[in-house]
Amino acid sequence: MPTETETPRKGKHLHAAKLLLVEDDPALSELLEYRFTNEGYQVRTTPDGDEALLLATEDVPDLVILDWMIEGTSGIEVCRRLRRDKQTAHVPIIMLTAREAEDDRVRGLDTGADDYLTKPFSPRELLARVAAVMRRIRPALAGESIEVGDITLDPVAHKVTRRGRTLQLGPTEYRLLKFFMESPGRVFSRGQLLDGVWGTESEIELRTVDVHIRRLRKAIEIEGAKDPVRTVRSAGYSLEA
Amino acid sequence: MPTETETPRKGKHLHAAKLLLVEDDPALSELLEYRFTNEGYQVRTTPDGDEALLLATEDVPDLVILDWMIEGTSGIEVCRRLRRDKQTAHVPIIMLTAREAEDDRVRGLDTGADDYLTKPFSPRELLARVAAVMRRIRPALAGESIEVGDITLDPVAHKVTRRGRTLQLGPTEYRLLKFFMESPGRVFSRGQLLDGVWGTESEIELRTVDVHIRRLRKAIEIEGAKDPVRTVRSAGYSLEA
DNA sequence: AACTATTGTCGCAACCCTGTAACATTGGGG
DNA sequence: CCCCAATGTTACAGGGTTGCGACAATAGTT
Repeated sequence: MPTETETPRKGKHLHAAKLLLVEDDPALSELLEYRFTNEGYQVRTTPDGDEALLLATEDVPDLVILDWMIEGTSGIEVCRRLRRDKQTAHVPIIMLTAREAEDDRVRGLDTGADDYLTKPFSPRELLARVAAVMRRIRPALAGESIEVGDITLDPVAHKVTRRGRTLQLGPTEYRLLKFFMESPGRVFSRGQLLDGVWGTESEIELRTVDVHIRRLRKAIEIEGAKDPVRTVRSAGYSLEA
Repeated sequence: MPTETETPRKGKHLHAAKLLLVEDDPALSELLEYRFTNEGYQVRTTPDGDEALLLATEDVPDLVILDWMIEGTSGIEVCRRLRRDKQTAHVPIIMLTAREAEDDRVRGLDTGADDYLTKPFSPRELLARVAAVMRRIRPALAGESIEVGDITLDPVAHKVTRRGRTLQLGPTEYRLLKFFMESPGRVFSRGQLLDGVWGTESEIELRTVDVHIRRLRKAIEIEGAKDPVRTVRSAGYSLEA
């Protein structure tokens, strides 16, 4: 039995929403991790506040689920520090508060939590809240299809259609288009596109973006439809509605 | 070739959904057992917490219905232990709590129950909740056959047909196809497929999925019909509607 | 025990994708 | 109208991903 090759499978879903779960009850955290993973989220879990901060800065999550009562740095402190760090300041936070802790709830929201859930809650309810936040923040991460102009992108089926016709695009073109569609109309510089689509650590020629823009344009080309990709001279590109 | 009679192994290959009902009120348990059996579920009943744990590990059920107030080990303890055991950690649990037992409800959900019902409840309501969980966990367990495109999968008869013709597929191909058919159109990464079809703790080479995809393709191949298995480069596979 | 079905891995070839360079074209300012 | 910078377009080599046949190990059957 070759039980060797340690294939990192958990983080393989590269473009799934990243959750950070800070919860020190093993039973609950395990259950939630299972449920969220099952829903297609990419979850990291820690029972410890300090470690949570580390994980959060190390790889910024899309959403933090934060228990009020945790070991190490307290929930409220974690919340504050997340808000203070520029990197994580904008990351939505859902707080899990103790039963009658009205004060906590208040302070939690004061501290910058986006939403809160009072224990006990049903996992289903938390799932729903998370989905709601995702829908608000970035629709594609919630598994909802995005629509910009006459183009529709279904992230779950990994499919793109334009006026009913299914388009055929390669991996990079797909990611590029999705990135554009998440912020319709917004102009991105080549550098921003490299960061957002290729990843922060890419050592790629800026001009390469041009080529992929070209490929994307060709891929979404349809008889009698205008090219929605706009070139903004000396600034970058954008996707028009 | 056709594996008709399967030895009771993990419960994943059985025909009907297996329920474990832990309830010490004879009248209620008898009623529920009758109703569920009538609905096609395979029910085992015990009034005792310890025995429930035994039964659960002995033959892992698909869903546990757990009364809060039972003899032997208490409901919450049963809940915890089920969660602790890797085998049963992910089995959904529906708790039945007494009316005024708010605290119980609290701890019950803390402990990882998926849902709860407050006594008194109508059997119909419980039926509905169970069905909902089943639909979420594994649609095929709800009993109805699934239909995607021209392929029909009957989980009860353990048979797959395409355009009237019966297909012959091996165990793994069957599970793979069923997994796909439960989420038509959705793209799964190789890792997700391994988790969903092979099980969470399998140490299997990612590329192995390719081979089984190929075997599945070959198995469902029919003259004049297009291959419904779509390859999504650098993302995974999906089953087209 | 012999046999068959099934399964997980490899290796190779085919194919797709990608980054880069090189050249063509465009646009705006003087 | 000319020039230069920015962008469009094409070609291509190299790398990565997938399809597919083969094979050994295992499990189940007769």
